[in-house]
Amino acid sequence: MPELPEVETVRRGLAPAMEGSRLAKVEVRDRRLRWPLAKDFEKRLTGQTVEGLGRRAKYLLADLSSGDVLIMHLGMSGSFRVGTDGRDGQIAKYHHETSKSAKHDHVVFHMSNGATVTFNDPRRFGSMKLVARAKLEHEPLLRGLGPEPLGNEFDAAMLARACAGKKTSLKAALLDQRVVAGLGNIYVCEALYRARLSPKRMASSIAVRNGQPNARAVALVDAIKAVLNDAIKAGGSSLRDHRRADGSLGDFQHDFQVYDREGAPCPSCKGKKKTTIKRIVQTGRSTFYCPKCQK
DNA sequence: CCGCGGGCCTGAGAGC
DNA sequence: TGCTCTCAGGCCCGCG
Repeated sequence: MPELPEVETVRRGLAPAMEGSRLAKVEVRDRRLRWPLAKDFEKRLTGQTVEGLGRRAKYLLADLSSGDVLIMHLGMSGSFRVGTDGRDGQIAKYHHETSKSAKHDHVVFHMSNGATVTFNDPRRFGSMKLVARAKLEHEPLLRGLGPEPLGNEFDAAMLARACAGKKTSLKAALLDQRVVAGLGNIYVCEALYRARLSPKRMASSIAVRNGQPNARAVALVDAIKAVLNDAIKAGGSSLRDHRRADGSLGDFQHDFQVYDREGAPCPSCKGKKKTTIKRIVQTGRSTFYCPKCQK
């Protein structure tokens, strides 16, 4: 599921259930996530208050009263669900879905406010890791990440600088979390379409010239911010796995202009000869784009 | 250091 | 209906 808008949607859904509440009980049903959960995982979490639930790129970061930070990643198929201990609560509403997926419920947080927060991940590419807050800046998972695309510091000059000298396509550069952190295949395709830039263009072609970012870099940054904000407003994109914390679907997949639309007419090509969306493979990933609009 | 391809997993959907 | 094959939103690692 999860790129930045989906993770942010999950964060907003989980925050009311977790922030300010204690982890009364931590239940691990399967330790085999991306990396096996540490042996002291439950012990280190139990009794701690979640002081805040944040996000960095595609990672959720729960700040704990112990001074630890719980780092969580949804991988490809991870989701969280908020329910209520002892009663059906919101789960009953989505009973047919929850009963089907229950076998991949790997971790359950029982909060002191009565909420349960359940991590489900069929493919187990997701991960959880506890690190001391004081050591967070040295954490390998986070250390190499580029700027937050929705932050003020992420602008055309910064993107242009990061792309300068890159010996790869613009598509691959935007998927590189060191260049900008949080984009995945969907939003890279959609942002390039909005910016009318070809995914095949060399990344370095949006670089700084004479100390100024070129117009392409400006358009691309605008497009990235806009598509991410639109997607967050829609609760993310649900193709297969993404669910909001209350079990409901995101809506942004209905607003895709190019992603997963191979053969469909390009939404901006006007006139009798509508170009169709093309699918190509770049560095092993599908790219969807309009060869006429995107140069 | 960089860029690329393989691998990790399960499930959904297509084709036969 | 069921089998087999391909593909999927991510990221780490080893290779050249």
